[in-house]
Amino acid sequence: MKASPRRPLILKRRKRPLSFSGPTDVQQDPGRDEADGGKSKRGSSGCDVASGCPGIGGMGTSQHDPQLESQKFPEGIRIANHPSIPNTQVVVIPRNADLQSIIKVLTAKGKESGTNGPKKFILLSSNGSSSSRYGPSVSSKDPRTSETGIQPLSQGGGKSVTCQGEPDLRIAAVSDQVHPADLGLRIIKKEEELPSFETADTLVPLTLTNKEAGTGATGPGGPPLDDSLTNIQWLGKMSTDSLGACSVKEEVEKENQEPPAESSSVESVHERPPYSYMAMIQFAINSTQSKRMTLKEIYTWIEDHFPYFKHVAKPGWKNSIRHNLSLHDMFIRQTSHNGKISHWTIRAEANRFLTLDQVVKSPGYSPSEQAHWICATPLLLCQQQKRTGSNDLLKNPGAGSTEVGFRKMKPLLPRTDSYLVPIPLSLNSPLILQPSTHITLPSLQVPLTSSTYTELTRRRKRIRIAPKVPSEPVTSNQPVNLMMDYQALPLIHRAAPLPTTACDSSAALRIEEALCKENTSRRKQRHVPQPMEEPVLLFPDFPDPGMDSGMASDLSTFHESRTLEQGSDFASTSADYNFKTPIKEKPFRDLPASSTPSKGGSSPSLGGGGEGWKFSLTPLKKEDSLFEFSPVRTPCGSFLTPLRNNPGYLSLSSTPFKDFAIFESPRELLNSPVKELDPHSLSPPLADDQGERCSRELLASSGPSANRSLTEGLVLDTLNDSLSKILLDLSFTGLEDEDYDLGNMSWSALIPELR
DNA sequence: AATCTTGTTTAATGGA
DNA sequence: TCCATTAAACAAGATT
Ligand SMILES: [Mg+2]
Repeated sequence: MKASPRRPLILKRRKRPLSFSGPTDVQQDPGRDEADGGKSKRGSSGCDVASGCPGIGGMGTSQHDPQLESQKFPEGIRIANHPSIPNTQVVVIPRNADLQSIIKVLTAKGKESGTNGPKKFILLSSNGSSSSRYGPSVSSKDPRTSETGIQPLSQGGGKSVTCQGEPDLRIAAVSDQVHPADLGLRIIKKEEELPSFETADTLVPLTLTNKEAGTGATGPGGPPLDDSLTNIQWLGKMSTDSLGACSVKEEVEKENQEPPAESSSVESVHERPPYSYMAMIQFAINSTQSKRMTLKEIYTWIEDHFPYFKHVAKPGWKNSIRHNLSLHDMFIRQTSHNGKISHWTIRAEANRFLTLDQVVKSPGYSPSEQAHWICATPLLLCQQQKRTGSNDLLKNPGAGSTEVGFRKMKPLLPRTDSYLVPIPLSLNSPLILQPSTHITLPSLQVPLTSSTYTELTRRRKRIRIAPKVPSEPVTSNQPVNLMMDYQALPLIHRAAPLPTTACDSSAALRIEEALCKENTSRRKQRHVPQPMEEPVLLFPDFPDPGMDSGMASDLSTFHESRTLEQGSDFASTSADYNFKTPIKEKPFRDLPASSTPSKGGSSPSLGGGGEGWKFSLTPLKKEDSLFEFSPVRTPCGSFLTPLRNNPGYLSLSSTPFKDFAIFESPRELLNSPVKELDPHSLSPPLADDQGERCSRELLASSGPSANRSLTEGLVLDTLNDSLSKILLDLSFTGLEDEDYDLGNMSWSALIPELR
């Protein structure tokens, strides 16, 4: 199954038949890996993880002992009933425990328990340090290392805690849907790897190793699963690499703006930058403080930073820019009150704050160079590799290298694949984790073959993940909310710019929105939510709601909010561009001037000359992914970002859905102190060895004071025999950080049930 | 009024 | 089939 590079990789878990009973490791059948195996080459060495991880093996003990089930797990394992989800238990596992064994036991437990017994287990790693690395961190300044060693509960300062607040546990199901980019290499693998546990006994041997680099060959021996979720390690890895990233960006951005060209751009004038229009537009917009730009400014920014467009490209590129602006709903046009000026902005939920700096380190686009910059962003790189299947970074795919310049480039853009959407579990939430899990397999019993799986995925339809919750979705006391990551739920966020908004009008958001008028002037802009490129959660079962429309209608409600006028003003500035207007016809051999290519008379000259601009340069490699960021991050970004005046940003980031009733958490997020929390600063630089990194990562969203954090966990659903990764957003309302030492706090302290 | 500029759409193309 | 790119038709406000 190769996914098209452009599409977001969705990590899905596939069920695999258990092949072996042997505990041992690794290898799964070769065949299965086809799914993805191809892409990953096996790292021979194994992974960091494996090695890195210390202890996993340790446990052993409990293995299938039925007894374990109850709280019998050895060392430090604690089990508690989930506060609000029926038949679900929260299992806190020591970092070094043998996850496999635990899973095995739990699986057995789940199966044996009757209908009422626990069927689903949320596995959390007990403390560990977590480190996060910022993903693409980027700039030289980079911090990739930064990590927060945040404890699960946020770093409070260390004090003793008493926990009084009630914990609000939210689970974000990142699971499948995680974008590779987000997670970084490792995660990618996870994708498919989830084994299904058919029977307790037969657990699939997990591999502990994950190879990061290895993508590749899936040798027979190679364990495709390396990273299977079962490996607790992943918890760490997943971490925030992604999350942190956001924050980083900000800084960068600023830099960007002013100093136009020089840095990156320069390089090759003749080579077309490897970025897609969408990416360049984002770079441009994000380079400004205000995060908005007029069309003209965008043009000039691009020309300044990528001389290619100024000197080489044919004028049609401008048409393409416009096309992209209109087409992608991530770009929103705001019209000034007077209606005369239109500024393009990036939808808050979708904005990853990408900037050119982040990507480009070294000058020059030459392939080799690319390698460079790729290097700069390790995570991305990795991702890419994976996608490609192997190390082809450098090599150009056989395909046309020639014309390359243009066509070959892969989109670097970030896709917003996933967003965290809070879903209140508490109430009668129906399928909680389902989305993440690939649920709905027709027959639970039957293991899907890979092919089958594929099929399913293919057909998935988009549906609304969570039931719409009426307005009062979350009760205050409701501790748990689920945040799902849906990559693809187009529907959901379709309409609304800021989902959050929709939900409950948080004042802040509203305001922001109010300020801007979406489009007033020039022409029709479809208010209707369009397909978004962003998130989507695919679900197998639902009928496709007629696409957008359905959704749209739902959402429509909120619409208005957006249309407010913004007081804009600004300098759009320089009016003096000289830029070329499309001269309709310029017989000259010069480049056609009109930005709108027109067939007829306009640019006749092109004829022979057409080629003029078509040089083929060196083929670009596929770079694709350089930009992808994790979904998770997004939120972060928002928080971190100094939102100047964007209240909207938070938007929770990411939640695309407008109509989700659930917005509680987002909102909270919003409310949460946006601090300038700089991950770097906050987090103590850990050594960050990846192997170690553990799961908990948190969004730094809350500054020091925050009493919330994101932690990764696993959800073991014995009904489906599925294992999903999830992100837990833990918030302890009522706790003031200052008062507690969250870091030291144990889960049990916060969650009584865990004990 | 002719031209530009900015926007929106639709379609074709080609890579993956 | 999906998606980015390109081309192009059109529309409407802005300029000349
Ligand atoms: Mg748009």
